[in-house]
Amino acid sequence: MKKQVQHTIKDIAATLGLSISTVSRALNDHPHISQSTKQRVREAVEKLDYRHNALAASLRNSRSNMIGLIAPRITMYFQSTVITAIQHKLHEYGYNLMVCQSNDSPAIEKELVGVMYASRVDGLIVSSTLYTEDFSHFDIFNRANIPLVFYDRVPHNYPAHKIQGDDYQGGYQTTRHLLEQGARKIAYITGPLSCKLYRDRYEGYQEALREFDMTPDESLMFCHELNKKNAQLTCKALFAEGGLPDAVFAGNDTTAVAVVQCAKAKGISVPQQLKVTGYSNDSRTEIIEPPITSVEQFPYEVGVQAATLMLELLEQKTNHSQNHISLITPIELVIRRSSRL
Amino acid sequence: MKKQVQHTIKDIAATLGLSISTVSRALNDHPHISQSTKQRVREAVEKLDYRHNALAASLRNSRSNMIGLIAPRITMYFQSTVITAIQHKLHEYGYNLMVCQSNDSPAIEKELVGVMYASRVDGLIVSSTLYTEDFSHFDIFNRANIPLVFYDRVPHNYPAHKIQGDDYQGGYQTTRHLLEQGARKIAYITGPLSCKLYRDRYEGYQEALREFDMTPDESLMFCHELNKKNAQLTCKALFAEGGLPDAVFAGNDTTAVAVVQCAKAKGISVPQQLKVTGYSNDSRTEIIEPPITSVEQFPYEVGVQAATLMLELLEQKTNHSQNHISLITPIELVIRRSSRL
DNA sequence: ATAATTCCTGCAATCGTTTGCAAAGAAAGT
DNA sequence: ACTTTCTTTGCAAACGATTGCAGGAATTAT
Repeated sequence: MKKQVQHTIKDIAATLGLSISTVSRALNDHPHISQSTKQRVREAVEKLDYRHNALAASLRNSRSNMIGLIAPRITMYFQSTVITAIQHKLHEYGYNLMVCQSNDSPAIEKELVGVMYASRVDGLIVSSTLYTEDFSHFDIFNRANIPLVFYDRVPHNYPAHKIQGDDYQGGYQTTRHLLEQGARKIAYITGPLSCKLYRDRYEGYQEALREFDMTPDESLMFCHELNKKNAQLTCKALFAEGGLPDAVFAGNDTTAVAVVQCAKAKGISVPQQLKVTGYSNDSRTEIIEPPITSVEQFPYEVGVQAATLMLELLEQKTNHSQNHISLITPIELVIRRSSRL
Repeated sequence: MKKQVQHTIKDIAATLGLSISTVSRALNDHPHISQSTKQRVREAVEKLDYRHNALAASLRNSRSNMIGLIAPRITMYFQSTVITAIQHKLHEYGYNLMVCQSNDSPAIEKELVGVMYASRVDGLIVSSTLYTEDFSHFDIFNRANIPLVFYDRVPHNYPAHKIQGDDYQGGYQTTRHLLEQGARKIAYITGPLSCKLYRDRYEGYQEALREFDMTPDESLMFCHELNKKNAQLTCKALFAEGGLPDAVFAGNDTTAVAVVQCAKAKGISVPQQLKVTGYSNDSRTEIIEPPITSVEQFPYEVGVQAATLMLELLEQKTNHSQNHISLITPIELVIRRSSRL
């Protein structure tokens, strides 16, 4: 078992009788190095199978070409699509992306922020947990003047760059649509209101009701993490009581799907007796029977925007903490049979 | 705008009148350092808001605590679940995971391997592209004796540790089930056979046919990347011809869903006239009408296995390239109405 | 009081790059 | 022949941590 040496520029310098500075410059295509030397270096690199050590370079340059990303979970369609877009865009510009999941735990999120900082990422892109209300663990990035961009799950009162879908419009248009279809008893299933996007949506919902001279019915409001299990519990409560609602505004598609299935199981016809809408327009909405009305958020575009903003911030070496950019990306209500008579 | 200094252990040493070595040891809880000194260091860290520089430490230690992962795309349910499992497991043991996507492009994959190596990851976990046949770009990891683990899309003839679902059984059991349900003209839609797992599945399929004294019908075999668009094209071809098949073995759920929808659009009844099976058991299979029979691969368990193996390899500092571990994880055929009369 | 231990702490080298500055040699201008 | 300019290279100091070795102080043994 031969001890495998990791060759360094020092070895290249030695074999060629050059100094390491010359080799370094040759590798970086520095103009002061002659073509012939560059060629010799290239050959030696090939021969010795030399590999650049990014750690050493990053340390010296205080620049890692690495962008960190913290998402609650990558298994969600919206999230993985945004991340893919970000990765593609950043890759174009020579940056690498380091993806981590907070698992919707503020404690893990906090830890990951530390890890990212320790790795000296050049920028950080975040979609926070559902429960993050104190954003002070992000302070280090602001203090060190390292670009920090939030998307989707953005903070409310924290100074940072933000990209979010138009959740107010999402809530408004969806509700308005349900009202126009004749619904008057709308059950509202939302994620935790500690999360700004759910608050925004709720405001849109309220505004639409107001236009119909209505107010939210507290007894029809359900607030919990939007997974299948919770959705089923809510359905149970919802369909057990005497007065059935005539519509359900579900905070995501997983919930909407569960509602539709539960309704079918109970013999409640959708959309005749119950109208249902989801959110995110994931691939399940169009294959279920009936297909579910949902809000398209254009995740790929959100990702491109986030990456573009990050790249701009990386470019301008000035102090970014001055005027924070806050972008609202458009959404589109995709109306399907689950809500249309 | 105050110039923000990044504090180092040097600064801590200076404020406390200690040497940097003492500070370093205190931070690492070295036994030779007195409790009182450790306490003072801890306070200074707090006060100066010192942050560990993982780059510098990694360079010195030649150990980054970072594991690289290259997946074809994280938007696939199976992939994102495996990755999540891996991340959770590694995190338990103090490792971080750096996730990148090859986008099913061998060229990008090759580039990413270089990037991972340059970042001096302590290990690399890979699910290769559909088209990777030459795996020599992974040689550097083997030569440098850095743990390399493949999952799902594993190489055929390349020496490495591998974890894969039991695709042979998946192919066999699914086919056998279709035959037992009376199907005799089975269309077989598979991903590129350059990918080992599709070959394994195909062998299982052949074996099942053999047991029924049948041989594959070349005219019913379709081989292409398994996305929605391709599936629709194949359906067109499949349903246009005179003699309809009585079953479709689809290589993934996206394809199976497309087949079912296409059949419905053509007025072909599933499962009466056409039986359909998918692969991966993603959430769409159980909500479509009729629900689709599919193969559960237990992605979370696959991820745990991959991470566990990686951790073991990291532990033993010996030469791992000797006996390569090759694990086959169990699958389970989940039978639903799409294939059962 | 001297020697042997134990407990802490510091010196200085090291990891693999990058880069400001200096300088050597060649070419060109006067 | 002498200065000036240009091209190409090397020296050495960083970047921020870790660690083997040495040594000073305090404690205990002889």
